[in-house]
Amino acid sequence: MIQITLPDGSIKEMAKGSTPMDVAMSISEGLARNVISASFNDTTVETTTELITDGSLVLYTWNNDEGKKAFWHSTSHVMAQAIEEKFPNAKLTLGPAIDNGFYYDVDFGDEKFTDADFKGIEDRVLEISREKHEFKMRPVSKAEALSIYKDNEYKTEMISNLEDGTITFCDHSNFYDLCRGGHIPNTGIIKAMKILSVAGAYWRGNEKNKQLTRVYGISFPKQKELTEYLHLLEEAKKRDHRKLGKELDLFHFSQRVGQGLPLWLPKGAALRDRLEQFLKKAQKKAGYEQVITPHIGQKELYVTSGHYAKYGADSFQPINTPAEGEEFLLKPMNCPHHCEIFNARPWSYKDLPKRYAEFGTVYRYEQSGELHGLTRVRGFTQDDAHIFCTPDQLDEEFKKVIDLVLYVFGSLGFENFTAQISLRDKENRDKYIGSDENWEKAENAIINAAKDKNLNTTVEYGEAAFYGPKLDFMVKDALGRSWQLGTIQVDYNLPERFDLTYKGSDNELHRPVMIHRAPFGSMERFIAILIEHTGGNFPLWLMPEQAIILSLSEKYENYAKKVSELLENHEIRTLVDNRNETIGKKIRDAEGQKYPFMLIIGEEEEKNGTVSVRRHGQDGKGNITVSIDDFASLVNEEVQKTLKTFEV
RNA sequence: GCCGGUGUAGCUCAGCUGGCUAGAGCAGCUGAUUUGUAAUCAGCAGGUCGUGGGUUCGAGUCCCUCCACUGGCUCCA
Repeated sequence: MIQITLPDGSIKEMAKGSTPMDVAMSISEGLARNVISASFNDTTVETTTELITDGSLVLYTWNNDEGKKAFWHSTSHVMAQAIEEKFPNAKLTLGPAIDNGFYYDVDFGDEKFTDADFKGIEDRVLEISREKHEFKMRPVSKAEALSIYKDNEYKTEMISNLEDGTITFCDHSNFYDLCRGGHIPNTGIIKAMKILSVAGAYWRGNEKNKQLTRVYGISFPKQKELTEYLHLLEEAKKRDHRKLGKELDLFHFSQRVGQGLPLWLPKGAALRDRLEQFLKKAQKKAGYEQVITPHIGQKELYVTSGHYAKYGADSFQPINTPAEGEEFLLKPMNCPHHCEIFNARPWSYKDLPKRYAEFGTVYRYEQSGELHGLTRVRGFTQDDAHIFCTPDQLDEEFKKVIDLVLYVFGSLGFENFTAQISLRDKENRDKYIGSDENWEKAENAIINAAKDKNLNTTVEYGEAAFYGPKLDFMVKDALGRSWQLGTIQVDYNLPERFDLTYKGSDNELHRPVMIHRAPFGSMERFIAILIEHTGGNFPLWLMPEQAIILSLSEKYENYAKKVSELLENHEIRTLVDNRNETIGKKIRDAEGQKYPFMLIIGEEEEKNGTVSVRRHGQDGKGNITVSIDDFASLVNEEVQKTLKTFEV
């Protein structure tokens, strides 16, 4: 007998010579149903005939990531088979599992694959699945692999990059595919499958290569799980900031104004203004000074900074000026302007660090296909600041900025974020400016600070800015797409390009280091993600309107106004609904607008000087009737509880 | 920019394979009602069917151009 560790951590005794399937079948039914793949002696067992001779069997279940990946990757093989049957001339390329499902990139040649083809492929995938074909790995020599795929330039390219002797195919049914493995035992457990979308995707992710058709799909061991997943997607769409932005009257896009140029409506502007005041207050405490710079700058400014050479004339938006010989551009970033502010007078090391902050509106000509609600726009406002400090001060300053970002995120309820350390591309170093020595210093400053602050970090190569590495605070939207919000960047380059200096204690001129930082990132994107996270139920302190006063009939109009005035005196933001409507209707409308408190007033309240308090999202059962002063303290206490002040 | 999809009233949508003056609910306006915790009733008004072209006796519906939005790819200072 041998002992085997099961996915739930328990130990199972099995006879020598059992197969992974034997184990799966012999354990509790609930667990067995979840077993979708097995790994034995560190390699995935592709068949059920592999014999167990010691206890190192690992069963993958639907509940672990590797299990899901195997499941989805296997489904992509079956889908490829179905596609190949229907489109014999299509060339298969790659079909990996992703976080939620899988895709397969296919070159359909002259043929088109569209929504209309989904159903047929889905049905065929399930048909094949029901036939319970085993997934079997088979080693193939390089020469043989090349000859099998002689008409498929994509597979040929992949095979050419592989060592002879390491190449394997995966077979199931009469289908085979170049594959390194990671499969479920057989197709039979794929019980539900749906093609989600098709998209164009460049071969090897390079714009210059041919564009393939990427078919996205998802699959599950049970039909019910697919239904639930699709339901979850529907629910997520309800939190889409574009939908809520419309419903809550926060912002608007007008074709006449232009693509990617948001218009902030009164309520959205009020929300945004509160966020700005919130950050300004913290920044004042942290020693920042507000500056203001113009929206345009001479072309020369961006030539000096290096941005012009890097991004090219097309990504700048020119300004037509009447005078000859002048060339102005809309500013796509604030750093050059801030450098010139630093340059306005000479500095001593005793003056540093200087921290210049500005809510600076910038314009970037993003590709039309890139625009996306408020998260990717052509005109947006950065909560920008640039810190000019001595090299000695860098580490300390960087950590202080992290504290500020954490304060901002904490105050707004962003807990699930990752701090992405964005470094240079390992291979392609031409994309960057500056010396290796300075890059290394900058990268170390970021890595150490992130470590020191115990951040949940990931490292991404190739994600650095062209002038320096970054620490990016990534947050997911309702559909799980990752967006960069806060960012902190170390820069040795711009100080050199703008010839920034300060006088050191040695009476010599020295070069300051620059930190670019924006805790929100941009007001537009931050608010977009905030809307999706809160579903429009913003923290009480941030709400454009905190309470709506609902009068029972027009008879109580004067009392409603009085309540509103008294609450405004307590700095509580209110509005009055005095329409000739029933109270039920008013409550329903107020719920839709997500006001945190509804204050219902009628004859009784007017007589006693009270309000009947109904909270958003709750039925009327727990309502309390309190004096106006008591309600004011209730609100202010909650505001204080949720909004901590920034401590330096 | 590229590959798919979508575009009908302020909003959400219906309008089948081309065939009467393009419909509904909500919102709006007018009147009645003066309301006690998630939609009071009645009436009225509102649309060059994204744009420009084409096919046809006839186009919201079919074809093409452009525009915008959207799912991805690429890009993201």
